[in-house]
Amino acid sequence: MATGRTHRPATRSRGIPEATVARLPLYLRALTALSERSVPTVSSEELATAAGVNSAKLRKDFSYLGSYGTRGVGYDVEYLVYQISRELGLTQDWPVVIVGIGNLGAALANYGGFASRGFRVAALIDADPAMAGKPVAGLPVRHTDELEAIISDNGVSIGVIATPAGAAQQVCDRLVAAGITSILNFAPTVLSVPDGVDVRKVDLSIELQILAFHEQRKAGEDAEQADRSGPARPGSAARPAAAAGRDGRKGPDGDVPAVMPA
Amino acid sequence: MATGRTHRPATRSRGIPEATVARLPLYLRALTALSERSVPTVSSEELATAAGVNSAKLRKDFSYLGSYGTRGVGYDVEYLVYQISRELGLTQDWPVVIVGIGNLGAALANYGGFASRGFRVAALIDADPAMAGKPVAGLPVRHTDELEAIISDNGVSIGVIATPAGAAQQVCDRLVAAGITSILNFAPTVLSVPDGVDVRKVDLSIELQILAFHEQRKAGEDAEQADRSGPARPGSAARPAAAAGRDGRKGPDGDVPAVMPA
DNA sequence: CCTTGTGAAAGGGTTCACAGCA
DNA sequence: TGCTGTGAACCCTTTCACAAGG
Repeated sequence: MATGRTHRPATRSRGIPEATVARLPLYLRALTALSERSVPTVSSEELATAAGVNSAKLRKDFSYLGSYGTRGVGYDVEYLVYQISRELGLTQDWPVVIVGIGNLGAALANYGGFASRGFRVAALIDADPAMAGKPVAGLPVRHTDELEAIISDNGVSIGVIATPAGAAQQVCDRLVAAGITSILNFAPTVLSVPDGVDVRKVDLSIELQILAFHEQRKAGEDAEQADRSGPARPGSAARPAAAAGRDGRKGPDGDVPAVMPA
Repeated sequence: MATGRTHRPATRSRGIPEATVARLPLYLRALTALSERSVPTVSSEELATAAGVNSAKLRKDFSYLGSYGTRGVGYDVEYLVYQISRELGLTQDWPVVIVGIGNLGAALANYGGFASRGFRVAALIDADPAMAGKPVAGLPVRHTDELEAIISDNGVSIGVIATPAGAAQQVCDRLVAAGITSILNFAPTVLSVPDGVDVRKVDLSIELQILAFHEQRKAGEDAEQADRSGPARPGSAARPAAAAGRDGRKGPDGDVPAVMPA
């Protein structure tokens, strides 16, 4: 990743594939529900259904953790809950700070599932002096000035950014400088961070746009709206926008050749 | 998918790969920023940096849309903005409903980026009669009873679920029955929907758990905490939890053989 | 017999590296 | 000359299908 060369194994975490890691929380949630209903064992088929995946994938996923099932029987619920929790690092608790206590930040602070498993909101931080001291979700909002102190005092390593886009990179830099190594970013910006810092992004508008794409596909297979004279092609002055037309690959429309009335 | 057989091409959307679709909004955002600064053209390298991807990936992505660049020069910003917007279906506007106006729902309703590009909040819906009529983000909250009417009257096809987990599937069913075909789900539940309905999930606690996993990896490479006597293995009564031990695959711990003091 | 665990095959996605073109 | 567009190689993920084992 650093050098781009191919001869160092790189990312040889020799561990669990990323795709599997991303599903473990899903399994854990389903298992927790079973545990609460005192169900002792589940088959891969049942658990997979509950988690919304298929059973082959689930079994393959679990095979990376070890052999925790019993052939002919299934998986012991309690045992698996524990093993997955441990694998995910949820047997210890993780203090997190939320920076940016606007509508979203407040909602996150109030979100129950937050505290559920191993996570504890150590502090809420906002740049607005008027917010300082105001209680949100039972915690007094602290001012940004205190950010570094809060992080080192509480040994926080996970930060949540819920600021406006414009402030996100700044906040991110300060978090990282203060020792944060994992960031969950709700601001619609690409954050740049040094190696060794993980960033995950939650972006409402991106999700909606992806849905819109598929929605359009469903609705528009035939009733495809034509170009509606968008911006013209660059280069040669007033060349009709359609110039792109046939270029070896399919046009921008799925089936129909591009029409694009200039 | 239906039959499991291999001889029907299936999912031959012949269109843009899903991974590419998921990145188009990123490119669009970066391009919009450039557009606002009146930058006329960008190279794949510059744009890729702004979007947080590498340039080869970006070029490949764009190649699925058509040949919209100019060799030796780069891409025309305005033109690309338009083409990507159109591809994503953002040239039309999409009315959306938000169901569940708690902390999160209200935050979503207030979220600016929501309305930014093609999306319009058609209604806020909540099951609590006490909420009905109360204005949130400038819109009066409507009661769940009106859900079907709101959706059909406004031709809504995208719904956002921000209810508690327990209510999500019910709400989902009603949305789907009312004609919704795309759902953005913020509730921590697996929704089951009929074919033809798209669901995307945004799950705070899953994201945090993934971060915790990596965080643990960073910190714990050596200071690995041992088993701490979790639930015992099932089956044979009090068999030490370590029984899993060596089973062909690596143990649950990264490097060290499983110790697991019973 | 039933269900796990897993090689092997198939399918996508990413990266490389360079031909093609302005 | 410089940057795009893209085949080909590579790598990661999913799925298949069956051997292994309680």
